[in-house]
Amino acid sequence: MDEVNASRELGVRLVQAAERLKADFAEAILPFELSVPAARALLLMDEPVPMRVLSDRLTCDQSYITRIADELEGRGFIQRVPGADRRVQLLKLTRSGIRMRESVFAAVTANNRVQLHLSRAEREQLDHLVALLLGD
Amino acid sequence: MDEVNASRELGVRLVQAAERLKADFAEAILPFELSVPAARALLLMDEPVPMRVLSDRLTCDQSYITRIADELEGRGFIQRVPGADRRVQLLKLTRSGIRMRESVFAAVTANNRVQLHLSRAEREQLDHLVALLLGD
DNA sequence: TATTGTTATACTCTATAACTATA
DNA sequence: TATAGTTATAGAGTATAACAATA
Repeated sequence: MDEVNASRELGVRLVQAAERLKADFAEAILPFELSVPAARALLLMDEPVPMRVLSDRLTCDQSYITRIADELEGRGFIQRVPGADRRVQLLKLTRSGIRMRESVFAAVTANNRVQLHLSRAEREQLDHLVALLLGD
Repeated sequence: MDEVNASRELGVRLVQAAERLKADFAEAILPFELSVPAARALLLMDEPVPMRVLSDRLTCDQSYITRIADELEGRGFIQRVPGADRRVQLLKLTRSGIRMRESVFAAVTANNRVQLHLSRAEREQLDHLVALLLGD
């Protein structure tokens, strides 16, 4: 019963650590005046990507991608280009989108607690534990 | 540079694991028709507690505690009782609040991934790694 | 009939600002 | 003057439902 409580508290601290990571991310992208989801989306766009695929990668609803795409298009970082299947829109980085993506990437990696606070061995341990937690 | 990427992806998975924990919590309390923050607050109320103290424990603004207290009071789970300092309101569990708190506690511990998926040794490892991540 | 993307709308969690009543 | 709590409001992230176009 004490073990039960310790486990619950560990869960609370794990969530706290994750919130810290998210706060670090938000702070890192502050200079770019992008919303967090838009910055996340940028990082997931290498090749031109169907909006539907992006909603899978972000694990969010398709309708939310419309919103993110509007933001990124409004800032000139992507274009919507029609796909072969004419229902599909591909999101494609513009020149300035490519530069912004690189800036975001540099900012968030420079600021990464996981790398700054953990040794390689510790990261491997953590990776394993996280996999156990996520495993069916 | 590959290590940089691996660290970032590990961070993403860590956040995913935390969201899973949060989703488990939300699912566990579903039968009780409590909001997540109200359920969290319940778990933090043992003795009658000043609203201000509760806002520290939940790390949220005081104004949000008013909202949570309204919900819990509306459901009959707490009473506001005046403190010695007459600016202060203590939140105090009612009989039915005590029972609800026990139900919530039982539901969320029965459902705890950290305990279900990790051995004691693994939990200790995780605790250590989380402390490193949170450390200044 | 099923799927892609869009629109409108709404919900949850949470903060900020302005206020009151005490201290 | 500073603090506890309240109120009203707003903003971020996200989902749902209904819809048009296409498959």
